[in-house]
Amino acid sequence: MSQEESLGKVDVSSTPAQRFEEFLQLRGMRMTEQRRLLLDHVFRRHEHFDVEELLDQLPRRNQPGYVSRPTVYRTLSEFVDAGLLRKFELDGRAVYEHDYGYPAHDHFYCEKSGKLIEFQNDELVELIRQIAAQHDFQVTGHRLIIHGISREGREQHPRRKRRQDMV
Amino acid sequence: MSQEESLGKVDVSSTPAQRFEEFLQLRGMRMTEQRRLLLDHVFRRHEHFDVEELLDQLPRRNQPGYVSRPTVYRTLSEFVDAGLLRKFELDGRAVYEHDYGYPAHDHFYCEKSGKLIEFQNDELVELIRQIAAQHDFQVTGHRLIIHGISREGREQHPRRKRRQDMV
DNA sequence: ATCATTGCAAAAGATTTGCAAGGTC
DNA sequence: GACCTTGCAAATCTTTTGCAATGAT
Repeated sequence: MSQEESLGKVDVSSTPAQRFEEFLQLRGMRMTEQRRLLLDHVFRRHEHFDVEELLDQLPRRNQPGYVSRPTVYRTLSEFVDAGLLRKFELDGRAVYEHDYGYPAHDHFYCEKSGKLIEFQNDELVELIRQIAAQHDFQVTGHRLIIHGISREGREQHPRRKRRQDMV
Repeated sequence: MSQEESLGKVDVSSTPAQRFEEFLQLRGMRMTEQRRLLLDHVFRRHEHFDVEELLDQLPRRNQPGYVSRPTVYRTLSEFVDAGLLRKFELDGRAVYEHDYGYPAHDHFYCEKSGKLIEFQNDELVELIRQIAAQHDFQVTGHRLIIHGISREGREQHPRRKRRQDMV
């Protein structure tokens, strides 16, 4: 894990919207209603989501506030490039989570409930740094998902559709 | 990481073929030429592969030893269920690696060369166990990929096509 | 006015499925 | 012979792209 990743992401001086404005400015891109709408929606609550979930929560075609699927994909991609969101994969689809202004963390993935549960552990971060150093590997980031069953999951929950398990 | 995962996977008494036979037997499934062929091919060398790479290495249609794409997918899935292979995701596609008879490990992913590099670290395994215990989480496995640039990668390599980076 | 952005339709990439023909026990 | 498997074609799912119309600066 790099310095960039472990530090300087929590104490930010600007909002996601402000940071995205700068990002657009710098690249000669424009602030549009769709980008504003997605920005608002995505940073309204702190939770993981995939594109399907996001689209389900947004207005349908021909409704005010509608954003097309391609634009959602394009905009999420921009948010990732702008450092606002992180993207990773779970069960064959992309999952997004807040990055900007949010502390680095890892996840448990409950195979019963299908939920992602965050945790932070400094020892882990340090150990990963050490292991990489031992192997002369320059780290830009890492992704750890611990699979299993959460306490909550032990109380039986259905889980969302998925392809074959990957661990 | 469970006991099952960290122990008892290395010192095995039977070959992948034997284990797969048992698996088939138990489920009333049959040993076919295609399954035998894939078994041989996949366990011939220890390396990571995706379906495309595997298909590239196998005989083409109308050649002896040809296995169709659907059968390759179906059979790899069986190998995973039989505990012979592990499956995970990288850049939007499934990657397979040996599981049966092979020690648990984690990976560096070099973003320059596109290569997966294995490493083993007992401290890491133990720490993950501890963290899970602290959170009352029953672990069945984990997946850690450390992204960055390997020493080798620093000497400039092209890398395979991919979707947007996920870390 | 210029040039970025959007939505639509279609394409692309990965994986899965229905089904008739063929193979295994 | 019973029924599991295969290959083909087609479907599915997720994501991306070409392009004409629209919108932002």
